[in-house]
Amino acid sequence: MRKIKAIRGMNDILPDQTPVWRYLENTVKDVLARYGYGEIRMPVVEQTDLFKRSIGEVTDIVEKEMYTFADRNGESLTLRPEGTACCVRAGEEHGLLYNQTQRFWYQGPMFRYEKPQKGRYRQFHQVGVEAFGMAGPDIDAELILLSAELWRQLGLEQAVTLQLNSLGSNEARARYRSALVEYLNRHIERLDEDSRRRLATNPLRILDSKEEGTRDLLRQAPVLSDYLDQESAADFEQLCAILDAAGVKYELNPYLVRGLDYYCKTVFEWVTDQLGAQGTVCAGGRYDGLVKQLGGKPTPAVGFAMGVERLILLLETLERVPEQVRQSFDLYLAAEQKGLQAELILLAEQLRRSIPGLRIRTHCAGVKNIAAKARQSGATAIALLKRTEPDQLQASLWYREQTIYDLDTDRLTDQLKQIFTR
RNA sequence: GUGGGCGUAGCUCAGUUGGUAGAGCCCCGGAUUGUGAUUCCGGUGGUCGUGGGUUCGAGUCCCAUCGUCCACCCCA
Repeated sequence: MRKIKAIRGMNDILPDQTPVWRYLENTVKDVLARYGYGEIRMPVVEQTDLFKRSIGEVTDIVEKEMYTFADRNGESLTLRPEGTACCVRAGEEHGLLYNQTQRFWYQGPMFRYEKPQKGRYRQFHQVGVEAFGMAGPDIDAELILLSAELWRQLGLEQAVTLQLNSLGSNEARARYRSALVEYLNRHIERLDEDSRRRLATNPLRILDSKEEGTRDLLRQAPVLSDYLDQESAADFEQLCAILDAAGVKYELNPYLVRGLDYYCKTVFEWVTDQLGAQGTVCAGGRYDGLVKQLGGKPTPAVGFAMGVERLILLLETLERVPEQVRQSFDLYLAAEQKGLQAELILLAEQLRRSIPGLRIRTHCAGVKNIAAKARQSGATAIALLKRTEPDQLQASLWYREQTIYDLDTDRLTDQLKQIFTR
């Protein structure tokens, strides 16, 4: 019989990986708490229209990457390909966005039917941070400062750089868009095949093309910043001033655009050169029009999303995961004779009850290399249990450089209390 | 969706011009050792991704298919 395997692009995260995930998640939670953001949890499935109306009908995500299916009532549902639309829907539905400011964050799996490669999977995880009801560049700055603080906490500040741009208001962007299309149409013979296609679907995307000839052509193209409306330009300047004052470095990248339709004004991206083709580790921007577009009152909003898998890849390749993160228990309690299974379990249980929080793994097997196994486990201390007389148990204890032989179980408990209680 | 690399034991891989499947690690069992160490012996485990074809004979050659990785595309 053919074995059932995981769906392509959807990965199991095994016990040797989960500690790193937890480390990242906890660090994120701590930073977000310090900035006063509240966690929100949304369903993984939404009505298909939510994404069609927010992300944009002609984007790749909506056109060919969504997991869309009919439920038993024939309603079209979709596994969320991103979180912002869901977050807006939830906030709006519960009246949280009406005439007030909100700071939310969420975390969880997203789904896109893409061809998997390094840093890109069909089920992947994002942490999203969104701020509603604030129009000024100060909140844009807060989000960027928050993300910079996170890189500091993770030891990644040297590995990522901030790219910054402003798309301008929707009107300004539309004006620039037609100017760009007009220019590129005049030189269409110099465009590569992909960019010609994008000219019709998503012309701004041509700006970050990797093709040499196209990049060359772009050097003479109209520049986005020349088309900025006055407010966007002023806000952008103010944003840069705040970042300067806070000591956060950035690169102005006039070619930086976003793949989703709802972005306007400030956009930013944290990128790394350590991960191959998928170098964007965190990206976001302002989306002032989205709340209204989804049926709410006009509400300014900014947000960003981080790719959890990419951050973990980055932590691993740069070896920035603290040593103690992988240590999953404090005491390795082993028996060097068979037939001590019950005693071992009971002793471990007794120790757990008398030393709160102590993490114990038990192992009962033949003698062979039990010490090596224990060492490999990274446990702080190792205790080996043996039966000396029919009803007499004795343990040897290793802790750091010292060895204590022939402890009865009471004295073993006392020793462990000394070691592990602070 | 388009390219290219790779599929042999749980893992990392070797396997000569086609001639009956190997190593290391892991795991299990044992010997030695007041022992978080070292050394030694033995054992479990593979329809060589799958299906065809060529051949007396295919892990090896050909075709198809699936999977995987990387890049394009897309994006976090």
